[in-house]
Amino acid sequence: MHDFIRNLTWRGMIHDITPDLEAHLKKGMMSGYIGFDPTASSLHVGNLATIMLLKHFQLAGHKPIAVVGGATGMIGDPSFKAAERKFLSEEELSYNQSYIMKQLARFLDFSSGANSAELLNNIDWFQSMSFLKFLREVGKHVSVNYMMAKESVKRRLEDGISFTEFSYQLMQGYDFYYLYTSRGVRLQMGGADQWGNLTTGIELIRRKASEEAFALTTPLITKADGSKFGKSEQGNIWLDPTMTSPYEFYQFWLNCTDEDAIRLIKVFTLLDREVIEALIQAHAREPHQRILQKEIAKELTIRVHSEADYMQAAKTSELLFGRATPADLWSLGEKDFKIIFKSIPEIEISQADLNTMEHVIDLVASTGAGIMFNSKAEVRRAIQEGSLYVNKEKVTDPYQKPDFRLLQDKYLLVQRGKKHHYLIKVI
RNA sequence: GGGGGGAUGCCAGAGCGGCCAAAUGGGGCGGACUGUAAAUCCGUUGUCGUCAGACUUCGAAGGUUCGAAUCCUUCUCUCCCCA
Repeated sequence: MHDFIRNLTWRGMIHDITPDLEAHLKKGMMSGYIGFDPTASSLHVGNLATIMLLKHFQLAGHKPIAVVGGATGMIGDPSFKAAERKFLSEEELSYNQSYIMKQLARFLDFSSGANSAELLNNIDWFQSMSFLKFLREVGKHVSVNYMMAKESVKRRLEDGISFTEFSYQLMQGYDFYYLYTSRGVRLQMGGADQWGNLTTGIELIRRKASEEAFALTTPLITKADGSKFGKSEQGNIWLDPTMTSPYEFYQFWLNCTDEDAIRLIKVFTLLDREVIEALIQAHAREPHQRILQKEIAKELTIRVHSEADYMQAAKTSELLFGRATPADLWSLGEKDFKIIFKSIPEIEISQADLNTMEHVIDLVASTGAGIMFNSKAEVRRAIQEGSLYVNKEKVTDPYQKPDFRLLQDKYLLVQRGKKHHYLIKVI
């Protein structure tokens, strides 16, 4: 059983914390929760950082509760948002909820006895609450002045905020209060942007129950160059394998800069301090081995996806980026081939269509549209730049006939530069 | 209510009758160097075209002109100042 606060401090995962939390944690098992609004049908790597808070919390012997915001998701959190957001439809929300709950369930231990994790949905306690009851039970206890003083809504008070979004902090505050009264939860955690919402809950508990509650936030993860973390060219890195393939996911971590990797390994892996420090040293000795990146990529791919997905992603990376030659590509057995290329994008084309293609450029422009190329001109450029490969052989003439030999009698491996690949399947 | 700006490519921002598919910076992409890092450097960045060139872009619609992102009219949206 580790010391929760000390552990997080070392990992650089504490942004802000209410003063007496540490002392309270020492008294014995606490329950703590984090809320996740179902704004998308999958969590992304940014959410993973807060999930890690729950994970460490549980490993330290405390009881973690993940709350899906079925109700709060209907309102929309205005914290640090520049503008009012559009509502998600109820169908979307319930669709999203079910997926997010499934994902959250992967990360925590639900059968560890007293500190088993719990998964709740705040729609369960908000659904039956009437507007009048809410005003009398919740609204009465928090002054508008207090709510407006929050840094998180300051900008919106100037630019405009609807009553609905402004009420968000009361809902989140009530969640905390509800969890306190129904199961003794005294700690709420979250990202740094949530501080304002967390303290509203603490305030509500203090006023209504005259009890002390606590908050802890984790810093927003950014990249060393200041750009947003968790995005690739394609967009967000999601935890859902159908939205971000395990291979892309693996590659995302593998491509972290050294500077980022040193911070990320502490936040995203569960390795002990001694192990991590040793890895950092080893990495400093031979940075080209990218020990840290590999370790992060491995541990996370396994945790978020599976051991098999990790093996596959590593193998695929090896083949696509290693010193693999065209010959290696040809020598792959069908089974290996399928495993290795499982998670790179695949486009189908009929044999008949392929036969009508006069030039490679047409083939690549039509199949790669929206995947790697936006126009024929872009393909032409790629060929001029010498960055287009088919089956690992460089394409030099845009107008050569696309009569390539097919891999496994049905595939063509198209490559743009070093990092971008897709497969054309002839059917 | 009165007065004055502005709307340009992914973003920022020049251009203010022809030399403008539109400077410059950022971003993106590719390459070199490496380690599938970082930094740096080089190339590229509307579409179509086997590269000659053609076509569509500068808030929207009209107009002036041999010729408009650039001038005029109307409209839409924005920002600032005074009240």
